[in-house]
Amino acid sequence: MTAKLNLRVNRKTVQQEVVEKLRHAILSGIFMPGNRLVETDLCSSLGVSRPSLREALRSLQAERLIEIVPNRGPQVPLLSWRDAEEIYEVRELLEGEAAARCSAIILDDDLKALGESLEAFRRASLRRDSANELVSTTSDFFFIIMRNCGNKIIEETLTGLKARVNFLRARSMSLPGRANKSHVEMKAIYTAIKARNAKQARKAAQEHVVKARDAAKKAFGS
Amino acid sequence: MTAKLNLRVNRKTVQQEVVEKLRHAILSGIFMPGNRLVETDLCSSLGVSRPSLREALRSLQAERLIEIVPNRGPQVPLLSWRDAEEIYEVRELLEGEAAARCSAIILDDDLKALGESLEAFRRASLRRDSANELVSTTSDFFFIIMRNCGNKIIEETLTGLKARVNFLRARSMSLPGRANKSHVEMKAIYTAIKARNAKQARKAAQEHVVKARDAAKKAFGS
DNA sequence: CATGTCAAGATTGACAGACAATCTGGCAAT
DNA sequence: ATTGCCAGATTGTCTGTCAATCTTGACATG
Repeated sequence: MTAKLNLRVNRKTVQQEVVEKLRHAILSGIFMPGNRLVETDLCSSLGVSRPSLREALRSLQAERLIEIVPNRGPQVPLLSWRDAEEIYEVRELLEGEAAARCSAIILDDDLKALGESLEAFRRASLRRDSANELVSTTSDFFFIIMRNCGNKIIEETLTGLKARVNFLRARSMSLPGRANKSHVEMKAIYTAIKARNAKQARKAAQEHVVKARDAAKKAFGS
Repeated sequence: MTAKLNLRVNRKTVQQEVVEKLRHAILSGIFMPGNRLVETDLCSSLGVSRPSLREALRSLQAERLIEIVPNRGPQVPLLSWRDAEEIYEVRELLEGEAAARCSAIILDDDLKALGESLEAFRRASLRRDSANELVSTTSDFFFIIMRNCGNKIIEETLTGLKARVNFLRARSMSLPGRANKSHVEMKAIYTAIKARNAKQARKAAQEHVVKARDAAKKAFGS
């Protein structure tokens, strides 16, 4: 069986590129919550026309990465602690489920990738890296799990939360010691999945979310 | 306590109206799965410009109500049985959770509305109404539950599935006897919520989803 | 000083028109 | 039957324009 070589020329449309650029800008904190995004400014800095930009903004709005108030325009939404809590509640359900399903059906190749991603996180945490690197490696780790849970809806939903989750991760990862604890929890998830133990995987994933929530709560006041 | 009277003038933007009209058209089956939606045609029938229409299409794309293939344009996606199954799996998780939480915190007014919505469904099923009415009353019933579960993310997520769920409901409700069974299951959910029994509410909600899935599976071949 | 009013400027909402890039389907040639 | 190519249809994107709405600051009023 030949590897399905992906020769697809990646001809991205302007719209897609704008969405990606803006998403990245929001996630990396270039636009802060509460900031208004002025269309004409974005157009000139991105070098695209207003219609194209506005299409991209609608996509981001649906992702909840921005809010568009009629006649006021787009802005980066503020995240209240209650909002954050609700996100953790859903993550507990869905990531627990994803980990459990994943443990039953993940292929060896992906399992290997999961291990490597855990290792990448460990290295980043040892390097006392910027929160940025810690967040992206964590995000990768869970992305592999949800991509291999056998349910696209769960994947879609968690992907839809990713932006906000990463925002919260950036806060908690800056707490001293959180990265190490996080690594222990993630390793427990990995071990359970590797052992094909669904029950244990769910439990470990849920526990991680609970701990992450507690850490975020501490970090939230700042 | 005065009812919070909603005086907001409903000044909808063209974009919003287009989104609503198209959403309704897709849900009510005016556009069938697989159909391509030609922009210029939609523009003339809706009486809006292409930029406005395209913004609306991006919103619908994010809702997964349409797919936009680059250089081919938007089309109503086909729903495979595997897709449907995955939706039922997530509904089992989230609607179960919503029912459980709802039973703990729903206010008496909303509980009353829930009862009325159940009664509306019963009447519709006795009238041997068109599937249309059965679907919308069912949808209302569950909407009340998820709106009162105290978690906006769950509400958002289930709302995002609503289009596809209603599509499936329309299929199953046309099965003889399904409406009656459905009513029994929904009544069980209502009773448990009214009794403030979270555990029972979750169980009843999950059972309903399982039964609904079985019914949909039978109906899916047609 | 607090409050209300109003006009100017900034920004969004929406449209029309245009043109290039790309896809589709059919026809001819090999 | 496969390939090559052309015409029509459709989308991707831009520019430019205008009205509607929000924001702000100045000013007048009590």
